Amino acid sequence: MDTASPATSSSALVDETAAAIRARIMSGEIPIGAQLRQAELAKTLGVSRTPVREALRQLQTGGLIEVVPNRGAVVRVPAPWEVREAYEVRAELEGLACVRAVRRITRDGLGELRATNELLRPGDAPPNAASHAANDRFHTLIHEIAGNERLARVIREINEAFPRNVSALVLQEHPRHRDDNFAEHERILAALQTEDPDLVRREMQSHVISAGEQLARWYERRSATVFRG
Amino acid sequence: MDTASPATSSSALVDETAAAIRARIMSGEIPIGAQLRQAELAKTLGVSRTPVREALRQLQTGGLIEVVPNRGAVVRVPAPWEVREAYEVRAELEGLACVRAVRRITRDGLGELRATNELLRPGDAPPNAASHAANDRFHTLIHEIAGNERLARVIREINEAFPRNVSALVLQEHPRHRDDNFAEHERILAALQTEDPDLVRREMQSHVISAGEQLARWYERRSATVFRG
DNA sequence: CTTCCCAAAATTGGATCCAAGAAGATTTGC
DNA sequence: GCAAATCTTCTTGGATCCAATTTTGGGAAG
Repeated sequence: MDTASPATSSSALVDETAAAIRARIMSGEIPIGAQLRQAELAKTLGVSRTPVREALRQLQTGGLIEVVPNRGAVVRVPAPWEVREAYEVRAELEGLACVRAVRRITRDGLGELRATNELLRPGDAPPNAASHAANDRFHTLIHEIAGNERLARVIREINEAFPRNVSALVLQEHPRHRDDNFAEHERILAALQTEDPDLVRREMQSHVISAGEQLARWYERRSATVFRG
Repeated sequence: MDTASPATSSSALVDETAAAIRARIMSGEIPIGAQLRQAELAKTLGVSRTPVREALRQLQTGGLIEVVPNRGAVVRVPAPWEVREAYEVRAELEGLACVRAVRRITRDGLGELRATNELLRPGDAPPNAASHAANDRFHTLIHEIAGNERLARVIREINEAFPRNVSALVLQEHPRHRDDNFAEHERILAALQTEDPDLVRREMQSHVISAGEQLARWYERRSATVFRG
């Protein structure tokens, strides 16, 4: 899609390696706090240590992993307050995206948003990979409509800074969270239709804050249980 | 200052190398659009190509340079619309920082802000390195008062994404810009004293937008003259 | 004179090598 | 028997090596 996009392409192998490692962290295959040994990753991914090292450097810049000088890389263990900080920022940015989207959205765009959220309607089927993708899609659609690449990029970077993101968790934990998520999306859709920028902003902000709060609570529970097995 | 900060320390050499390259780009010693040859950088900085490559990878992730697969790295040439996009995002974030700062600022903090801006008062002396530092300090002080590390980090990343930033330019171009910059800071200080969050937010947002507009215009003029210069 | 093609030089990218540092095990001293 | 020091092993970090791709310069053909 992007012809003149500011996306820096870099080397194919390094990017693939970074994406592979990130995917394994995001999926939980590599757990939070785990050590990332370069030789092991290189062997698993079928490359040498060089691209692995550069990939780790990329992930480190994004904040997903932490590299201590002579002791290697570990998957970062975010503190709940870090999640709340990040999601306060994200809420502000998603709010801005909504304000921009109100001015730019078309009938087709609104329809696509509605269709996407229908995939999240509770009761149909248990959450699966498709619903996670739909949840992501709902937000990225708004970012596309907002038409500010930097804005979309910053939000994506915040989302990718934590080894578990909202889409992967909120839909699985409590069924209640799933219902809330759907309902909040519906409120955003309704607000978009009123074309009231402030209303859309508030709806989106409260949605993001509550999602972030759930993610922060998940980390709190995790840190409480990780010591007793 | 940061003891438990989420700053990933990484390797010393690579970080120093990245900082050195970034400094040379920011200062203009390495011009916009210039090729960055690994061997040359390695020789200049007195290290081997390995840390240079990892440093370039870091800078690439930040968006300051662009790496095309088998053709090396160049200092990115930002389009004016990219600057405007980024500064719309930055304005929103600096606005959020102000809203948070209003609730948290102390008498001492306000005094430090005032003192910092006094260094920018026009008429005293021509802009120098100290005034650039003071301009940066005025904003980072607010970020510190705001007390959200992620917020400060995202703003810093946006600021470092362009090979020329506002502090380095606005103070040097037109004397009028310098006056405006000082006056806008004074308005922000006054707004902070009123403790009206919305007012402070508006003042800061319009300040950042106008600064970004000046930066964008600088890039426009640059792209207009680069072909006949 | 321009354009296309081919070859040589230069540069990047991946792999390997070696040193330096840290963690862990073993041994030694008390 | 316990603690401290040392030695071994493992892992990272930097340097070097080699292959692959790009670029550039020269030459030949149109």
